[in-house]
Amino acid sequence: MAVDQLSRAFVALADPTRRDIVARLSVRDATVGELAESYAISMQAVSKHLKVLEEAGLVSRSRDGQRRPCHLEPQVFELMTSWIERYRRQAEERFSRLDALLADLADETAPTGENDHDHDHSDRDRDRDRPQQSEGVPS
Amino acid sequence: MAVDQLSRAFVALADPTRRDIVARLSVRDATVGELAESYAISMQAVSKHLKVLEEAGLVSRSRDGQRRPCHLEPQVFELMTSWIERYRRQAEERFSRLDALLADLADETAPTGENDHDHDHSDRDRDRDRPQQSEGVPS
DNA sequence: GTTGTTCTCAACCAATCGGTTGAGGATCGG
DNA sequence: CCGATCCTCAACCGATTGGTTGAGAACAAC
Repeated sequence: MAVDQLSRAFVALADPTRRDIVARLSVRDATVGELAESYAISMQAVSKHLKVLEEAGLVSRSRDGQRRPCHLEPQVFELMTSWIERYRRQAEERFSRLDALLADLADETAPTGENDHDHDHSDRDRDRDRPQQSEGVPS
Repeated sequence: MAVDQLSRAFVALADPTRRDIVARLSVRDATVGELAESYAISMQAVSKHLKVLEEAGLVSRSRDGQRRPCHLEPQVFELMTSWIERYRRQAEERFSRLDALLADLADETAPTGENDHDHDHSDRDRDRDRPQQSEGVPS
């Protein structure tokens, strides 16, 4: 319960059935029963899956009589892509500029006076979930 | 082990420690020991996390003496965003054109002859992991 | 009302997960 | 060679996960 939204979202999409439900809901809203027909599992199991998706903020449910139509919510998807893209971009940057590595090597063998390989640790911003020494170990 | 890459990737990023490792590796490559210093868990635990990230294809490891420097691999990140973005886009489309819903309602009350609410099921492309009746239920 | 449909809750189960400790492989540096 | 360092493997543990079945809440329809 003390788990952040990003974790919940990734957990939710880690299951193939749940991803498939997302795929279906992207086409049209659907009720629990409608969804359950497509899978070889019980409706209760589908209901559980939907609960996971809902608590992750990926899906919302309204009321229509005794039906509970499910609807896809785009916002958290955006949150996920922005997280992923941030680090993908950085990784690709570092990849394309491996000349920097060369420069670092040169620096190591012939220090030109300005050793700039101790500053890069700055924009880490790991304070989102921070499984650190001090507070990590949730157990 | 019969689990697809997308599942492995989402599972890998579902853990806060693993996401933090990704954040760190996006700045610079690091060895297991270096990473382990930052967390309140044993090096063995960090090693396990790295194994998960590696098997998801998010991280690769090279050799340098007895060190195992870890490196971020952008490709699978791209795979993830393209999956997410696909459905986010579709959800947002449906959101912005809820006039279609209105049309569907009108169709229901006054069928104009062409009932076009049975065709949209076409671009589902659920054949990626397909937890279906026939083959679902992996257990 | 009663009956039927849709869905959720609760208890249970096997399997997996994130962590631990202990042992040991591989490599560097004397 | 020997010891130290870096890392992985193996066994174990408690908590969580994805599924089940059974009971029942909530509403529709008769």
